[in-house]
Amino acid sequence: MTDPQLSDLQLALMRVLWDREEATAAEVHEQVCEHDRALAPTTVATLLQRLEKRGLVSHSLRGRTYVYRAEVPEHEVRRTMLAKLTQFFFAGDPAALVSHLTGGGRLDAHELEVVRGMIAARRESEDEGSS
Amino acid sequence: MTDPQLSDLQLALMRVLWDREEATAAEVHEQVCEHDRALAPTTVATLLQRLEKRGLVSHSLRGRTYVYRAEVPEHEVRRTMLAKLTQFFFAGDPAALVSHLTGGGRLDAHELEVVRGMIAARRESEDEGSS
DNA sequence: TTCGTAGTACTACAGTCGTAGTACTACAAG
DNA sequence: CTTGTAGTACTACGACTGTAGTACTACGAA
Repeated sequence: MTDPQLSDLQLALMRVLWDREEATAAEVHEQVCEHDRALAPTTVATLLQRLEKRGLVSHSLRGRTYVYRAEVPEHEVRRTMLAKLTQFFFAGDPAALVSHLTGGGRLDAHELEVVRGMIAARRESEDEGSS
Repeated sequence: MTDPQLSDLQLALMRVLWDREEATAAEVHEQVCEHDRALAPTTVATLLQRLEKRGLVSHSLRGRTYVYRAEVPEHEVRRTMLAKLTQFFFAGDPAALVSHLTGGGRLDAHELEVVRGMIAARRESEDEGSS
């Protein structure tokens, strides 16, 4: 319910706030321009205001400067978006997603090992917890 | 380049076409209304026209009825969207995505086994291919 | 040939997005 | 007190989205 569709640009702004915990409009502007595309400072300010209207960010005052912070944690948006994608493309089955990842060369041998390790670790902790 | 942001609704329409290979506007309308939200038939027709203008679907005539088909394969959109999400939330590292999946209980023990099996299979075929 | 009907094209409209200019405000320096 | 300056608020505008009504067209039935 918190995020009915965030655009790329909106996500880029959120990214800055997620990475820095707090940022002024000017700082966000700088980051976004550096990392993504060139935008006027007022553009970024407008976008931040709109995000605030939607409750995704909030601001407090430092002097007369707005300091923004994310109101929605990254992991929540990540989870929601991933769930939606999984639902839509993999019939809600995360394992199918992993299969997609492991197939088609998206994971090289090394990465596969990493994943294998993670699963093994997970299984061990599972055993501990359940026995 | 093919898909600069597909909305939920647009994806829902594409879903129908991907699943059925071909469908009239009326059929798409029926499917979408059944599966998602209620919309006027003309609404769906408009959306299909707009998708066609963007080159995502095309139509041919059967009598005077439009028969639509997807011009962009599902796997391509899936790959693109997944890549973007991976890039944004997992610094472009698919293994991190898998880690996200394996953590947090999104995969139960059984699913983990399935994934493990997939990885094992992948590793075998890798060995065959490389040795 | 005329009319109902199914089906498409055209038009519309409010809401949001990307984009940014301009106006206003308030602190700091002179 | 005046003025520069930094920074926010207001306003605008074209494009796209969701939503759908209305107009037009052509086949089938009478």
